[in-house]
Amino acid sequence: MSALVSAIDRRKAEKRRTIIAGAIQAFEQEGYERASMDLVAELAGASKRTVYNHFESKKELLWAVVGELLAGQVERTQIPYSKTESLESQLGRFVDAEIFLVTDPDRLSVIRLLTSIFVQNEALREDANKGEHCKSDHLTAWLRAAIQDDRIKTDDPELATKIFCGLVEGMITFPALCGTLFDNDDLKPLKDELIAVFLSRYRL
Amino acid sequence: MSALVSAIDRRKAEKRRTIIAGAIQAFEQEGYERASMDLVAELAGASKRTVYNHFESKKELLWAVVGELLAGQVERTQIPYSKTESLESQLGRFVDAEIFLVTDPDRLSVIRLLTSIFVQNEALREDANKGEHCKSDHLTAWLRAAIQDDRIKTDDPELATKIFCGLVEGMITFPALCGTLFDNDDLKPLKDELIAVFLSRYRL
DNA sequence: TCTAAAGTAAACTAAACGGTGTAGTTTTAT
DNA sequence: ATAAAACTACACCGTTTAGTTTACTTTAGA
Repeated sequence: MSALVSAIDRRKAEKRRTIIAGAIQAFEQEGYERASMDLVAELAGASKRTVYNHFESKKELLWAVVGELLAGQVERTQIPYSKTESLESQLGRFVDAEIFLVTDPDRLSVIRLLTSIFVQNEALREDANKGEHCKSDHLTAWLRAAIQDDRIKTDDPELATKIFCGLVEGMITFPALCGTLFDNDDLKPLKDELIAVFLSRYRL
Repeated sequence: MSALVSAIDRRKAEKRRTIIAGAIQAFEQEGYERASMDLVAELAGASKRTVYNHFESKKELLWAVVGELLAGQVERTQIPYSKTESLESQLGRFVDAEIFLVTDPDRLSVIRLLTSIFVQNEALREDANKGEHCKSDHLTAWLRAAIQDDRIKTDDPELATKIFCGLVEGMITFPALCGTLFDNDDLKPLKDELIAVFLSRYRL
């Protein structure tokens, strides 16, 4: 039998996932530096050797954890421009993508992890800043489409993108990192107001 | 001779300060977890034994460092409302207070250190959230004065405060923490635009 | 000058950690 | 059945680390 995806591959991929899940749990419990690979293995329900067969080093495992979160987020911010739907509701989806991140305890702790690592470790920060900026790129693309459609006015869509992302991160992400968990009801008025602020300047 | 503060006490207090200074430097360079007590001692110009004579453990040294940094940071931004000066220029001073923090390398690394510890340590976060919210309180007071003076309109000054602080933190503080050092020229257009955005909604 | 407190230098301990090697077991494909 | 791939259990290595011990020097006060 030669399936496109063999059972052995599925088994391997599954182990990989459980290792990443264990790593997330370990990192969020102890922080990246303090979490030992023995703990990761234990929480993953795998032997330490298997962890190292999947990931060459602790650092590489960290990147896998980070990638897992970022990959999902890039998909979630791929919001197409619609000529008929209101601007409020379309922009609301960008905000919802961020709200999705900070209203789930697991995802929030991954963000905490990322933040504390990036803020503290210059080398990692430089590595990461070479990567993609997809998230804000999607919003810039959406803005350009809305400008083309004569519903948004600005001669600097990238600056407007920074404004919007700044509003979202400053009002939602950062407070979530520095405080306790929010739920959707806490965030709804903030969401509506920040969109209103943005549109009061950029709506045509 | 029996002075209130003997030379021996002054000597001891001075050593304590140099140890804390060395610890700040070490923690900034390496992060709390990776910084070794040997490095702290070296940067402090003290023997390791002396470090341990002043502080029982690495953790206790960290609390001393955090206390020192917070105490130094207590000087606050209290911007009085002016009836004659333009709203742009008054709000600009709130932004400048933040810009000052992130354009000075020493201050920025202090913020980095505090943020990374704060974001990762739940107990500390809870302690700190019981504290003062002075910074945003000053802005709210300013807004109320401007509302009274019929130059700003909003029925929720605290929400407007969150918007403004969110803009500042999301566009200036957070990017500074996650990227490299900014200078005033980088930040000028961001500053102007974020004030314009704010006023386009709240100016009467 | 004498004494006690404070600091120095360096060797040391005990434990933890990242990562490897190995020998044996389970799972999958032919 | 059999062989290859993946996994496990566990001992092991070299290094690093927080914290200690000891023996010695400097400093300040009477």
